[in-house]
Amino acid sequence: MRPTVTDVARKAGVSPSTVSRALGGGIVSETTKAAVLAAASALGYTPNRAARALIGGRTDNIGLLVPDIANPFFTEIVKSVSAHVRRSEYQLLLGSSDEDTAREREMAQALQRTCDGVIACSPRMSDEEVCANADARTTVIVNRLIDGMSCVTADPTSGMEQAVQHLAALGHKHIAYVKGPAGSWSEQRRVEGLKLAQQLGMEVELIQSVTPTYNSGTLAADLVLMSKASAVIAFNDLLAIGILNRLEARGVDVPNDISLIGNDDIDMASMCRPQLTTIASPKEQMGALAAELLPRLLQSGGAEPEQIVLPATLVVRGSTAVARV
Amino acid sequence: MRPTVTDVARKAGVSPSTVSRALGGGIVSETTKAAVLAAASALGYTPNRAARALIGGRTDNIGLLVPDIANPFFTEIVKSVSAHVRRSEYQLLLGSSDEDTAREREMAQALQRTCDGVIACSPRMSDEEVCANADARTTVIVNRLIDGMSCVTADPTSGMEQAVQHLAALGHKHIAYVKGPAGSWSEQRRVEGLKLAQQLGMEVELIQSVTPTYNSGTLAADLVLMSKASAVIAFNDLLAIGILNRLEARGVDVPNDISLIGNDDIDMASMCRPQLTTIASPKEQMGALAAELLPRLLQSGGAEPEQIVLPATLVVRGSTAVARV
DNA sequence: GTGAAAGCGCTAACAA
DNA sequence: TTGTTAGCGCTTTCAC
Repeated sequence: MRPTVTDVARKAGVSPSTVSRALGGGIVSETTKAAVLAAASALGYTPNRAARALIGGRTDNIGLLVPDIANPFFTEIVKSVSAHVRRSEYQLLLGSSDEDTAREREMAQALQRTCDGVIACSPRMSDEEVCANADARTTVIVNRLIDGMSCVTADPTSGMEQAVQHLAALGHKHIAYVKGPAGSWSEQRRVEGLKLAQQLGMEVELIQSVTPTYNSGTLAADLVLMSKASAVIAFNDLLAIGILNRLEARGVDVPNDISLIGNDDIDMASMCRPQLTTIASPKEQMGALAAELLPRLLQSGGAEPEQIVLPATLVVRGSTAVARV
Repeated sequence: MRPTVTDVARKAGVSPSTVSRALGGGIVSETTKAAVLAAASALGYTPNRAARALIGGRTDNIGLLVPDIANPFFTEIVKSVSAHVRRSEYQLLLGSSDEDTAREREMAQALQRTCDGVIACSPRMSDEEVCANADARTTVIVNRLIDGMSCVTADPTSGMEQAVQHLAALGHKHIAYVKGPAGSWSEQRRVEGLKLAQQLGMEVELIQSVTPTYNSGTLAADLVLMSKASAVIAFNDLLAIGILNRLEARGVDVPNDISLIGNDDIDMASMCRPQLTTIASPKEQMGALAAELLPRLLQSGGAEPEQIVLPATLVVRGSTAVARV
């Protein structure tokens, strides 16, 4: 049986409440505090989280909700959050909704119930749904901006504009964009960034994708070829790599025949050949900031939502080249 | 304030314990049960997990411990476990030890404390340490076999033997093996499988790697070249892809100059060119089985540890070819 | 500065 | 079949 406060109290010759105070930063004399600490560590005492949780607030859990844990973009955020959480008293509850909005809603509520706070990553729900299903005082949104909520995100529009400008500078006149999930905020902001292409007099073609995955990319590649675009931007790197491989399989050379730009800069983007030109999101930093912001938010009782927008930066590698004349 | 059993009881006109029984599968009359259920759903009642946990056993949490969440091999297992857990009453606590044995030990203990059971994936600790830090009655080990504990794993030795045989059939006489983490059970079992190569009269070279990652692979590639081996097997696909890219960068053609075999069959293995010949582990299935086995183990009070060994299968793709004469 | 007592929400004895 | 009672481990009044 695990030792309890009572055990520690007996061993230290004090009452349970004194133990609680000694361990929890209450007002205790130095001598008794030392005695309690000694007794606690002698017994190998660790507080029972359930009992703590029952009393009032804290469960000391934080929830992390992502659309797809197997998507490297989210995996890297999970890794970063997890590394930061580990250094605190919190434990991490993971929820992966598999890109299913209904499931996302359920999981958001479930996590909310069991956790002090939750970090919701790229929620696919609409703004209204997010607001309805997430308490602004206890949740931090990552990779999306919603009024009145704490958010950490990169700026997708600016990233896209950098990509468009890069392609324009290379002489491309006709580009295609392979779209991401409809409910995705980044998706909407990226499409926004495409307006620059129109302003620059480029022709822009929108191509649907089923899911933001490698397989979807291989499908999209054929649509890209049909479009006669000389350059493609994809919603994310996974799609881009799918496109890349299918294009090469059809004998189309990247970047000489078609230029290709991804989004996110996942590890894989620099592991493929040609290496992928991509719009890098500071995933590590987003995870870290979210993990720091959440406790601050909880501390303040959710009083002041903060919004942090980080820059996205185009990383030019081997998949983009001058357009053919 | 969230509704409690008392609220539901009042609304249904019964006592709290009746509510508890009605909701928890106790003996209740049909009529009162219906009344309680109606009251509960009218109030939007959900049980307080902390209170339940406090009473006795269940926290309804299960813990999942992996060495590195960003390693696609583990990510896919996490995804599979997560999908299965979602359908149960359990919630998933994630711990990633970043390949650090001390951290792994701590996290194993922490998860044990907060969870009904834990799934420990490829623990890097020694057998003795695992036994010391994990309760056999509440933990399932994945990707490793330990006496007296519940385990789900693929057979690394047989996989390696298939790879060796494949290379032998292609006429390779001198092969290199790029090693994985020293504490890894799979690593030890894979080295075991290499004995077959010696029996077949092949020369075998062992090459150290720092971590089982892409970067380590690029380092290892140069050592491979130094070794004069005509074929390489790597501890995992990540290493293999690192090796692949570095070899190509040095003007060495895979598979014509050097054949290359990975391990795990992560998604990336079929996204690179040439596609990677690799020893596939049934990751999805391992996660699923572990997620099914754990509740069964807990149910039985940890009475009967089960051990499940799944076959690993060599998937021949484009990175292996006939040895040059 | 410290102890005694109450109670968080729930379930498991024990009565009825 | 149902209600009453007690208690899980902890913190937090309230006395002292």
